[in-house]
Amino acid sequence: MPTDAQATSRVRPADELRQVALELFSTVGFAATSLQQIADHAGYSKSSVLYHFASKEALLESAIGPAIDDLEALLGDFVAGGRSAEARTVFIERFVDFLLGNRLAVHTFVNQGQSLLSIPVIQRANTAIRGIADSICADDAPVIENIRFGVALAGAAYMLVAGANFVDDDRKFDDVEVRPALISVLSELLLPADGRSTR
Amino acid sequence: MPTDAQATSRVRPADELRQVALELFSTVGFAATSLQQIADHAGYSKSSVLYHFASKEALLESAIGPAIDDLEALLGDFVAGGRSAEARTVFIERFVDFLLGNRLAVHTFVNQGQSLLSIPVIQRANTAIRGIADSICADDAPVIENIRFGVALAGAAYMLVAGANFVDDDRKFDDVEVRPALISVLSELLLPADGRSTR
DNA sequence: GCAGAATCTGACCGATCGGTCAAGGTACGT
DNA sequence: ACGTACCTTGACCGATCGGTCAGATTCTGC
Repeated sequence: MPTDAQATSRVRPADELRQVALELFSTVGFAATSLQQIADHAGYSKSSVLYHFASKEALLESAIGPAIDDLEALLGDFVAGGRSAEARTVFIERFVDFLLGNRLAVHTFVNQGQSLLSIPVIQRANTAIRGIADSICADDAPVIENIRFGVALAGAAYMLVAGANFVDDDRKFDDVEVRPALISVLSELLLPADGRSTR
Repeated sequence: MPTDAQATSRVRPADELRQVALELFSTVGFAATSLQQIADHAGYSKSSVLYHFASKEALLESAIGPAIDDLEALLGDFVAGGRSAEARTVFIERFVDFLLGNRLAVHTFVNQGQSLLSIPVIQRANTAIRGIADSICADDAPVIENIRFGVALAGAAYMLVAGANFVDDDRKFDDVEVRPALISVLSELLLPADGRSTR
């Protein structure tokens, strides 16, 4: 086989479909994305999509499930590690890396977590987010602490996918720049006042 | 007319439909909301909806257009008033009041501004948001300033509608509590470092 | 070369989509 | 009583939705 000898295993169709579906789900929305669109974008037929995934919901599950696994692991480590300022600092850094590495999935279930409550994988995501909120905020935290967390999470998630609206087109965001900036902003929002980073 | 004498003008059907549509558009999503759902929720037939509004897009336009008018007015005043810390403080307060008064509309076009680019009223909204971002951030502002603005706007908008996910169900947000908290958080994010409010 | 698994696809299904249209109500001025 | 302006509705349209299925094609181990 000389023609395709450059790779022992070509790109797996299921992975390709997952990626295309995730891009559409996160930008266009799950309900607004049709299996036909996914198939067209990926260069398959709608039937092929349904061969690799039992249903549209199963495709969503497959696309964002791994990200939620990571999120749950992150939550578990943080809960186990205590709530000190140092632990929060470590957590924020890992959290930003999680956001950067799973931006499409995060944007999908943060932005559409309300409208897709009937889908099990979305319920898992919402539960994990609630767990993180409860861990960051003390049980008796005032309203402003909850708002702080919500603004931080939703704001960060939004910026990573849709933020292009807010800045000039020619000043695209680069992860190398975004990572420390996000860490700084989230630290301001989530760290105790005396633990703020320089600005 | 003794039976309905308590009001000279009953609730206008168009207003009722606007409100129902806005609630569905903001939570379920524009594309995922059918005219049939809107009609059912409001107690009308689908034909009646299309009698009052020429199309689904026209209904969206009618539902969120006024909020965008307010936003544009807010932007105009801020641009005219300069960029001093005092002017920003006033702007943030008005902006939070705008968010609280138009939470459903804001959530709709902030969350779905990407997927509804073909709809004129959404383009207006995106343009207004961009204008505010450009006004808040200096032309040569570093990336972090843009991120700060994006996190603030998207985070605040999200908290007002979907934030219920992040807090215990029994600790519902009350505008009286939320308003100063939001003003405080946004001030931290958008004001120069020396202008921060106490925490 | 061949059997069999894996993959891909078009035809098709019932349901629902946004939207059109003509017919019928209902209230009010005359 | 009549016209008329406003409102509501069911029937209907073509298109598309998610999903099923049987058959064609390709790949793989023997």
